[in-house]
Formats: sequence, C-alpha cells, structure tokens
Amino acid sequence: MEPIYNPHQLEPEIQADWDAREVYRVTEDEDREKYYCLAMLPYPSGALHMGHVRNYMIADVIARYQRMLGKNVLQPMGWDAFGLPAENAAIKNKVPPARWTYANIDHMRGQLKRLGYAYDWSREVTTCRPEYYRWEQLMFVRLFKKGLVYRRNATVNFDPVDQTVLANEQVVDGRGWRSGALVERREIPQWFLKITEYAQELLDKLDDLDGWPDSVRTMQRNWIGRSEGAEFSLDICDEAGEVKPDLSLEVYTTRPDTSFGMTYCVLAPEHPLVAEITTPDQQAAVEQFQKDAAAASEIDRLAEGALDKRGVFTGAYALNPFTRKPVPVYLADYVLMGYGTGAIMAVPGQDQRDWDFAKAYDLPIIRTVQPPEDFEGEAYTGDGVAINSEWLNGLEVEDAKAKALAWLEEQGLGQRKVNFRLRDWGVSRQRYWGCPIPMIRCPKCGDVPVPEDELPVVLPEDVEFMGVQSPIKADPKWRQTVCPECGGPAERETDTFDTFMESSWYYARYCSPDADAMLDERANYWLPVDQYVGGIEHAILHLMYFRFYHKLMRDAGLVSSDEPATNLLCQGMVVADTFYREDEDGVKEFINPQDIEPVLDDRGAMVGATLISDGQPVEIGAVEKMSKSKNNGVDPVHLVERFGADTVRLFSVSDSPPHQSLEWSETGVEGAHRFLKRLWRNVADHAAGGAGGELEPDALNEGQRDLYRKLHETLAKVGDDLGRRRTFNTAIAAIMELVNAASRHKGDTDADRALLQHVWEQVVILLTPMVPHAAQGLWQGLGKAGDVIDQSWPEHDPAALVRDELEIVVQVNGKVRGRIQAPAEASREELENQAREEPNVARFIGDSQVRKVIVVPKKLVNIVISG
RNA sequence: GCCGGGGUGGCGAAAUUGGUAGACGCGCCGGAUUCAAAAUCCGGUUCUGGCAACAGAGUGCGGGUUCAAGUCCCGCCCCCGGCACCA
Repeated sequence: MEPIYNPHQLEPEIQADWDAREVYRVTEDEDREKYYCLAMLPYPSGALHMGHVRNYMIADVIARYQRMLGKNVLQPMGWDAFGLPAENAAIKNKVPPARWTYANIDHMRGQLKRLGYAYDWSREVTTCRPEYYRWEQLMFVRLFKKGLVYRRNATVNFDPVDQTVLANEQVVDGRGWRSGALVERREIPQWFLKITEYAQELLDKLDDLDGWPDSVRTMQRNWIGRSEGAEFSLDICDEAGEVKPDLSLEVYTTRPDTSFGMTYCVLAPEHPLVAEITTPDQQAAVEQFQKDAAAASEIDRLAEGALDKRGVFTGAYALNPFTRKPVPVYLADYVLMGYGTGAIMAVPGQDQRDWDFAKAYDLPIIRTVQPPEDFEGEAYTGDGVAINSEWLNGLEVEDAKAKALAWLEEQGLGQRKVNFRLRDWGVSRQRYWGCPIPMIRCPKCGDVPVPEDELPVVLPEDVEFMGVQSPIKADPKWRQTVCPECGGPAERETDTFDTFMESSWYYARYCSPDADAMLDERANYWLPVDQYVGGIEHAILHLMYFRFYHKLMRDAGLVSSDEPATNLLCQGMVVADTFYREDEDGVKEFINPQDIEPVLDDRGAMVGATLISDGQPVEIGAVEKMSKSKNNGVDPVHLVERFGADTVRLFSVSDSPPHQSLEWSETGVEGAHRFLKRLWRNVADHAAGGAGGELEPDALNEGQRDLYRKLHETLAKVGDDLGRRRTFNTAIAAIMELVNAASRHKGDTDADRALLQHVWEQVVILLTPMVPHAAQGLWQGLGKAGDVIDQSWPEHDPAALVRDELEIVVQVNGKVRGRIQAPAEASREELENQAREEPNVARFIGDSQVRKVIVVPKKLVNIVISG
C-alpha cells in the first residue's frame, strides 16, 4: 500500500474501473427492495458550481448508504436542456443554441464523472432531444382530447423595438434587456393546462407527504389557497332601488355572515359588466390607476398598508338582497378579475381593504360583528357575535355564516362555493429553444392537434439564431402545413413549451429511458422516488407541476402511485464571504476571496482584509450565496485538481447539515484534506505492521475494550445520522472521533493488531458514502478484495456498548460540583451515598440541610440543599 | 401584514426524549521536529478572576414553570426565506 495519500493517481484509476465494469448500472429486480434516489437535474449552463457539487453529494451519500444496506439503488442523472440561457449565449457567441447546449452537456458530464457520483449513466436523459420530448407532445395531444388543455388570451411582455415577446427575466426595470425600450403588455392566445382540476387533490395529498419539509408543504398549501364561501347574485338598480331588468352582479365572499354590513360593491376593471354600466371616462380613470399601480416601485408595494385604494363610482347601484337596500357600485383595481367572480360585496366593518376604500371615499361603515370593548379605528376580522344583522343577531361567526348561506340557497340567490388561488398553468412560451407545441391552427376547423402518428414535431437545431425572432416563427415554411381534419391549408403553432414541462416527468423517464412509449412497466418498479433532493427555490412551481404531472400520468394509466416522491430534502445554499472596493461613484468592485489575505486579531478573529496583489485593505461585505455578481464563487474543478474529488466531497457535507447553508472555507477544505491524509497514513502504518489474527471480542483487555466500545458507539451513531437524521456533518464528526481514538490506541500485540484491523475496516466502510475513492484504496490496502461499496453496512452490537463503570455527574442545587465513577448497576442509595462523599460536593453541602435528592440512574445525582 | 425557519465561543457548528453547554472541524497560542520554512506531531483554547485547585458569569432580550431549561410556557427584539389587495 502507498504510504502517502495520493488522490490524483488513485481517483482516476478507480473511476476508470467503475466505468469499465459499470458498477453503478442497475436493472429491475423484483426480489430486491428498490430505492430510487434522485437529485434535481441541472440546466447545462456550462460548468458545475459548488451548489451543484453539494446538491449531488447529498444525494450520492444517501444513494451509496442505501446500496450498502442491500437495496437495489437507482441514481440517474440528466439534463434540463431547453431554456433561455442557450438563446442568450447564441446571440453572444453566434452559435446555435443546440450546439452550445450539447457542448456544455459533454463538458459537465465529464466534471460530474470526475467527482465520482454513483450514477447509472446508461439512463441519462437529455430533454431537448426529440426522443425525449416526443412523449411530452403525445401527452399534450391526449390531454387536449381529454379536455385538460385549452387556449385563451393571456398577457405577455412585448418589446416594441425588437418586436418580440420577453420572458420576465428579460425585463429589467420595465425595459427590454437588449433594446432598452419600455415594455408593453399585450394579450395573445396561449395554451393552458387545467391544473385547477387537480387543486383539491394537490391540496389533500400534502397531508400524506410527511417525508416532505413542512415549509414546502405550507408554501404549497398557501399557493393553492383554498377558501370556502358563498357566491350570490345582486340585482342592478338605480339610486331609489328600482331594479333594472337583465342586469345582475355575481359576488363571491367568504363572509356571508357580514352581508348586512355591505355598504357598496366593487367591480374589477376587466369585469364584463363594466361595459354596460360605466362611461368611457370612468374606465379611462381606472386604467390610469392600474398604470400607476404597475409603475409603483417595489418599495411602495412593500410599504405598510400596501397601495392606496383608488376607484370611481359607476353611477349604478346594486340591491343588497339581505337589507333590500341599494348600495353604490364602484370600479377599482383592488379587486382582481382572476379570482372569484371579479366582483365583491364590500363590508368595510369587517374587511380592512374595504375599510381603507370606504375611508378614502367617505362610504358608510356598519359593524356586523361585535368587536372587543376598546376596539376601534379599523376593520374587525375576529370572532364575535353578529350585530346590526336582523335575523343573524346574536349568532357566532360560524353559525351566522351557515344560516346566511342557507338563506341564500333557499331564496335561490346563490350557493356554497369553494375557490382556489391556484391558476391554470400557462405553458406557451414565445421562444425558439423549447419543445414545439404540437398544435395546428386551421381557419376552418380551429385548433387541431398534430396527429399522433406524425409526432414528434421536431425543432430544427441547425438554425441561424439572431435573437430577435424565433427561427421557427421567422420561417414561413416551417409554419406551413395542412389541417389534419379538412386537408386545407393551416399553420403550426410556433410557440414552445415552458421548460417546466420537461422537468415535470424526467424522473419517470429515467426508469425506462429507452421505452418506445412515454413510460413502460419499469416505471412502476422504481416509482415513487424514495428520496428527492433539490433546492428550496423549487418549493412551489417545479414541485407543484411535478406532482400534477404525476397525477396526469396516473390518470393516463402510466403510473400506479399518486405522488411522485415520498421524501424530499431541500439543501441549503453554498455561501461565502464577500470583499469589495468602492470607487468614487460608490460602485462596488467585488474581489474573489481567494485573492484576499485576512487580518486577524490576537484571538484569530477577522478584523480586516487586504488584497494580496497590492497589500492594500479591502472592505468586508456580507456572507452571501456564491455568485458571479458578488465574485465570491470557487471553482470546484480547481479544488478537485488541488485536493482530489474526495476532499471536495467530504468538505461539502461535513461543515453543516444538508438543509442548512454551507459556509465556504478554504481552511475547512484543507482540514478535510488533512483528515484524509492522516487516515491514509494511519491505515498504511497499520497495514505495514500486519493484520494480526482473529479478533476475539470476549478476550479484550480494558484499553482494547474501550476502543471496541467506541467503534460500536460510532456504528450506532453513524447509521442513525445517515439513515434517519440525515445529518452527515455529525456522522463525519463521529467517524473522526473514532479515527482519533484508533490512532491513539496503545499496544502492538497480536490482539491489538486484530482489533485495529477490524476498526480500520469498519472506518473505511463507514466513510464509503462520503469518500468512495479513498475508501476503495484503503480497502485494498487493508488486504481486502472486491468493491467496498458492495460491503454490507455494519450493525452495532448492543452488548459492546455496555460499560461496567460510568461517570456520574453530581450537582448541588442544579450546578455541577463533581463527578464520580460508579458501577453501572449501582442502586439509587449507593449513588447518593457516593455522591455525598465526593469532596467538592461535601464542601458545598457543608452544614446545610439536604431537602431532596434526585437520582437519574446512569446520568446524574442532584442534591438540593436549603439556603 | 400573514406564513415558515433561525439567533449558542474568534469562526462553521454539536447537544436526538428537560439531565455534564460548546462534540467534531477551522482559526489562534505554546511546544517538538527542522539550518530554516512548509508539512507533520504533541499540548492549550467560552469569558472573568486565580500559579493551581477552584469560583463567578454564560446559549438574542425580559419574565415564568421545574430539583434541573439552549431545549417547555408567556411577552418582546433581530436575521433569513416564502407569499402579498385572492374578498
């Protein structure tokens, strides 16, 4: 065995061997328990960053650990390859997006391999390939036929100079990112998936996802935003209450109990009734309010009380069916057309927004719930009994709601109604680098899906891409087609799918990557995913679409489970110090931490920093997520070149638990490297001295038994930390303790050698999930054959944990005053007596009277004295 | 404003069920080795006082429960993340 740890030689050798023998390739095996471990697939941006490294490392530790538990583990990898950055790069570098993307994938695949992740590369999926997206197109066509797809107008950002639609990221301060022109809002027809049909199930199933973080479940619940209330109808009338035939107004409220307090109604500016009852002047005024609101800065929006409420009186009135009195109808932009009916009954006494509006326009306020004694000055939204409400008076809110609702139903005016905030998923993007939407527009037949046997609609990859206009929109030939129904001339849809479409089902495709269908029966062997690992930034959109799409596939008979993933782990960010210098204009120039020398005080605290190249001081900024703009990133490839992959792997999970952010530390990486070097040297020294004979646990002397016990304590802790708690940092700390104990072990008899051989073997097995290359090298060095990754995970022996003698803490009045050594099976009396005799304890007791003695067996004795 | 997560040494953190606060690592200090340095090894390191034994203080702040509180309860402050006129 090499006496010195040399990862630069070791790691490529071991990786080549893994590749050659396809050590991480798996096949379905009904006789073995499966485990599907998945990290969110990357966008091929060009190079791996530390965030990727840590994310994949977390999944890799779990995957390798589960494999060592004997499970059939699938861990795949692929590329979320469509998307805007490829278009941006294409403009900048004059390269077609496809070529840029494929080159990046090749580069990043090499980087991933160099880090030694246990991927089954035979299942690699690339979402921009027709072999992948054709199934997505087929699914879309079938959903269209099922009525789960529809087209309607929706607003987009339009750049009037470049004559193109912009993604939200391309709008900077209201202007187009390239042209600088003020962006316009335009209504254009777009495709939608009816996710709202699944809103109730998406909400209900969250309760069963107890392997998901509460934060994610809460965010999804809020996003779905279910509310229960009443929808009812009001007659439009004049000031005197004279009803106008044929005109009525539907409103939605969650508080039908407060209806007697309705003193006005509000329509959203886009409400259809607006055309009937308002003048163009009034509409123009409200449009101006909307523009003002849209132009209001972020700071105004965040300010307390949100935006000022503004509106206009339409001149029309509505009859409150509860009081039979007319109330004025206003037009205001604080009511949204997209939610409920786009119209509300306003009850300023019980709703703060209505209160603000009523105050601004001097409208009457009637309280219909009795507020507490000294309550005044705002809407009361709490519980209480109904007042000023005729036949509801005296009822508690919930009872009053039920009675008001029952009355509305009796009168035939309205009914119970559940509303969701969740909106249908708009999947159209007016971009080139995406999956073509397989639809045809026929002037005679309307929207017709591309016939299934003509799929896929292939996106041309060899294109001239100027960035102003999508090549498939610019090319009339690509667009031209015939209607599959009438055979007449028709046009293809030139929009492409939102890239969330591809990332909504890739996890299932990995199960049967070569299937001549979207999925085949292998999907049901692997699914659902047992452990999904990814960033919290996907808590809402991706993870909602992912769950939705799984249900679509279930209802299409493709999968049998209800949810795509049973456990979810959201990893923290990788953060680092920032350093900068400010020029005269206050513009900050950020300096990479690698070019900085810290200035430390006597205690080692950083009190300043200088730039190494000029020795002059720089400003210390906040600790922030690694990013280009803050210039605080480190390149994982450079680190691998310096220290080897295992050091980078080890550090990326050793300093904080996976869900917490990891603070990057150059010296921390060096510490991880030092540990591996020390371990290697210790094992090499041991191996050079010989393995010893057979380990006989029953014949160990005291010092040997201490080490043996430490081993089993560590086995118990590491298994629990990796398996149940997922706190890799504490698992690593425990292994380091064991390594320290083993390297300090005194004794060189045959029994010592046998014990150490056993301990080092176990250490190597425990470290395999984190540092698989070093572990394999050490395994061979210890004279063992085969792959250490195929060793079964060691279980601890409870008998080995037993101690004859324990240290017991002795407290006086709750403060530690001494420690005693006592037999493990000592009685309470024995412990108490021994505790009282401890000299320092005896000193504290002195002449005081002992009022009480608490004995916690095997832990502590607390003696309570008076005075 | 609402929802979620946090606040512990010089730093990253640990303390899993109310029972020794600070494991492990970094940094710093001292020593060994070396012509010297790097690397490596050994020792120390929450703060204050003390040569030491030890004592006092200490987990954002103020209260409380308990023999015992980082952990439980009440009231605040601050930081991070999400949502934000959804009736």
